[in-house]
Amino acid sequence: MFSFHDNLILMMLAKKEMYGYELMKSLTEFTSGLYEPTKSGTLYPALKRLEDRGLITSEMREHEGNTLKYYRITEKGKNRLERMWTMVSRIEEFRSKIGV
Amino acid sequence: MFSFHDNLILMMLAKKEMYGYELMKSLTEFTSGLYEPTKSGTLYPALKRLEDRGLITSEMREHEGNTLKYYRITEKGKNRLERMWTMVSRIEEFRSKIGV
DNA sequence: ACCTTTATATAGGAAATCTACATATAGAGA
DNA sequence: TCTCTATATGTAGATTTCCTATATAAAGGT
Repeated sequence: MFSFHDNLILMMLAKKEMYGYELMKSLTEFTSGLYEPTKSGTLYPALKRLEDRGLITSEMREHEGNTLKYYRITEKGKNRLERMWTMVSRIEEFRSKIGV
Repeated sequence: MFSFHDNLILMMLAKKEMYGYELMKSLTEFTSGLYEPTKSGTLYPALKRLEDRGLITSEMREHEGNTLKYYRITEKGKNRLERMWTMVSRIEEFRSKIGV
């Protein structure tokens, strides 16, 4: 219904384009203290899926001598992300209503 | 890493105890316009999982002549939900930082 | 030389989800 | 009465996603 992990990836890439490993570190930092670190075996297949569906694009680029695979969010990906923002707002609203 | 659907179930039950069908309607209403309605084939196995893990409890009870299965969130379930609140806060904060 | 970190990725098993079906009761309307 | 819809709770099987472990290679530290 709602792949949270995928949405976090889109969220990170909405801030700036990143290469896989950089993204993995960012996700791990973001969820620290709450969830397990993001593993490569989860991330790379997810990136492939998101690219296949047109939510992100990738491009090989040189950076300080290394050839890295940079990922960027697409317009379609931004639209998808909009749904998460709305969802998150609804959750916050619900929470304040029930007062927990 | 993070079953969003499960967390929504816990959230709903944090407001008040409900029986399965009632919960299904509540979830569908909550996600309306954003995600597909919650189906029974998704919900009931999820409830079973959550109960097996001690995040919710269930009890058969009479209500206007019908025997319904009421679900209630446990303390363990509330703790799990706390993690989602924190996560949601982090997301909101992240969003306002990047200004989208 | 050896170890750790960086960097990307696959294989296989486990878990969750989705689609479809099964069953039963209650109520509304023709 | 018969039929249809809504209520109510589930299971079976296929698909999708996730987790664990492993593979590869380059770079940097000690």
